[in-house]
Amino acid sequence: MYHYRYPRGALTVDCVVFGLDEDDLKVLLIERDQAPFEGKWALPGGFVRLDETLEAAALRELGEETGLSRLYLEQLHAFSRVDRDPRERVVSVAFYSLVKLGDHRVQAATDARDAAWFPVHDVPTLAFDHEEILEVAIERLRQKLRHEPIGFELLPSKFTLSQLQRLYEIVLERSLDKRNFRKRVLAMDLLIETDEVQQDVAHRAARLYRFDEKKYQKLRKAGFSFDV
Amino acid sequence: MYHYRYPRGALTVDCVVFGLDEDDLKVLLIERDQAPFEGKWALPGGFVRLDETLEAAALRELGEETGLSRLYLEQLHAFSRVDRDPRERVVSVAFYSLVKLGDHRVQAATDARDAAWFPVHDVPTLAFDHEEILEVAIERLRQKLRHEPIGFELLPSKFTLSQLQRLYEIVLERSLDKRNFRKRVLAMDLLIETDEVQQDVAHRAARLYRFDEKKYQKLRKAGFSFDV
DNA sequence: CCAAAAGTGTTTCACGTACACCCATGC
DNA sequence: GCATGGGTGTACGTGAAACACTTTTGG
Repeated sequence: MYHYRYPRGALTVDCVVFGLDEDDLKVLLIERDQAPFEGKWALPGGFVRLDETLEAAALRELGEETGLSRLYLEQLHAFSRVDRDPRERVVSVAFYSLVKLGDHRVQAATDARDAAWFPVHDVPTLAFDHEEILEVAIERLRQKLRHEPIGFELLPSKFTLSQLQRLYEIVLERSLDKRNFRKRVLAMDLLIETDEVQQDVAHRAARLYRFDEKKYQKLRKAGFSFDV
Repeated sequence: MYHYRYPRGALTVDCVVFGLDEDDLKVLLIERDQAPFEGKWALPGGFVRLDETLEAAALRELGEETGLSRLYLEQLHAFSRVDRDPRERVVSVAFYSLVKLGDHRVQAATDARDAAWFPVHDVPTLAFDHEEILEVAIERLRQKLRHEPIGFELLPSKFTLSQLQRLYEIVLERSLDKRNFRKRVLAMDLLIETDEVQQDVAHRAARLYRFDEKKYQKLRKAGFSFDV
């Protein structure tokens, strides 16, 4: 048992993990196998330990609950409604994360019966205030995508311009002009044209590109802004 | 005494309060009168209670330590380095706040020997990781100012266009063209021209404007973006 | 009348946007 | 040969940026 002079709330992290498939932006949810909200779907997350940062806790929980690792992770917001957890006072710091869907086969683990991807606009009723967290995360992702080239985190490392465009259309929820999109995205000069093309498609194969991560980091350190 | 099965860290809030005077962006600091860092300057802040949200805690602490109230407040980031507090594990959620300097006479109170405004680029050595928090806050303020009309929170409710321009120049740290600035800021159509002019100036008195808060809220709800 | 800041328009250039057709490939 | 998506250029309009002088007021 641990003793304190004043009462203390608990501190958790919750992760909104985004992935992209052919036609949807997806979010990773787990089905809880413990009270409260046993059997309900929820964002992966859990308690923060004393010897780890919030970021480390988020990564650890994701590994434990879903098997995910090595992913883009960014702090979103702290949620602190007094009654957001029925057990006791719990403040949660939410993160959002972008993963390449193909790379990761998620699997339920600790604290979870199951883990699965849901279209962000078609999720079941969620535990706690997780629906609110999800909404905030979607909005933030949209904002971020407009101003920084982070979309690549959602795509395989080699991708076609059409895949990239589809990504923007799905996240921003509007259609974009193909020629203008290609002009802008090539003009920012952060794509490397590979000498490979798509395989196994029933039509003309598209050229594959890679994101120039190094160049981007250099520009970013030099204080740059993008706005796709 | 309070007992828990697992050890718990403490949770605090810290506030970066910005104000603007003639020639500087200022930040409000308090001189601590308790260990740790007794006698050092720090951001105002303190422990979060179980029956209040983080936002409420931030407002309460600001009131207690500095006498400030009714101000623009926004969550910044959670800071969680394991050793950021020498006593024990403390995670802090930082906020930033904008106040109209003229309106507020700050006064030291609870936990503080003194409270004072410092130019953001000329602060003493700060307690904890507060210098890092301040840097993040400045950067965030800059970003926000570029995309949303929040600068008015730093000015008296009636202000001249030159004051507004000076605000942008000070925060963004670059000079702006007077005519282009006036065009842009008037074009967004959120300023109300009053029939008053500056008083007691040793030159031609400038017209005073007010920010059209109601109109702005309407546009914002309709999903709008600005970019000054 | 001088100092100090207020106020005001035009031109130029870059970039966003709208828009339609031919090409390569697999079946 | 046909279906499917890949790939390409131009014209137009809007908005950002550069730029300098006159006006008003107080001292």
